Amino acid sequence: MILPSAFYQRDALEVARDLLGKELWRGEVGLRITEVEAYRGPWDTACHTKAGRTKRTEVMFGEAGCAYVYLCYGIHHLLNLVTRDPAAVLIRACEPLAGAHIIAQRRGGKAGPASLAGPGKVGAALLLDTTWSGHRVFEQGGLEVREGARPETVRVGPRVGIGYARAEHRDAAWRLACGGTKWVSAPKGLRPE
DNA sequence: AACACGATGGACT
DNA sequence: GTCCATCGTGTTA
Repeated sequence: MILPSAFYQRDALEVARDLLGKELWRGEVGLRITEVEAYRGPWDTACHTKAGRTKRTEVMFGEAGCAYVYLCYGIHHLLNLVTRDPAAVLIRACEPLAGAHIIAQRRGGKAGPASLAGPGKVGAALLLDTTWSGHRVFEQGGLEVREGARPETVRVGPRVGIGYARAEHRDAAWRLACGGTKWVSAPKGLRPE
């Protein structure tokens, strides 16, 4: 069951929480979302929409439920899902549901939690690049986000790699992860709610 | 036109 | 722990 576009028409923090446990599918590859970060809008000094509308961030000012994929450090393609405001949720880690052999191939033969814990690794496992930016994940075909079981517990902590943001945004616990799984990046920064 | 740097990850000491 | 690949983007001139 694909999540409807209305799912994304909310505050990015709410969407982020509800994305935990949901499923990402592209062809034979299925991933369960285990870790996310909310980038909540232009007022959030860590959110890419803070600089206004640009060619790169254009899709975030458009339709909620679209993918926002951008190149980070010239190497990694990071997957976000556009919400309202305009804002987005970064997918930081997943655990495999299907297509393990394809994932391992795309990840240089690696397996285990370290192979999918980190946003660049998720992008690699799904073979994403910037041409996927703007793709509607609420429609059938290509990359889809489907219903999935909510986690029993949730862990929270500050977002990773945004030391440049204002302190109130930098320190806010807007990184969320499923409890009870090893498929999470930088678990040291997380605590129970 | 030039420049600094980033929502990272992998190799290495 | 350190180093650094690699390039699009935003800023400054």
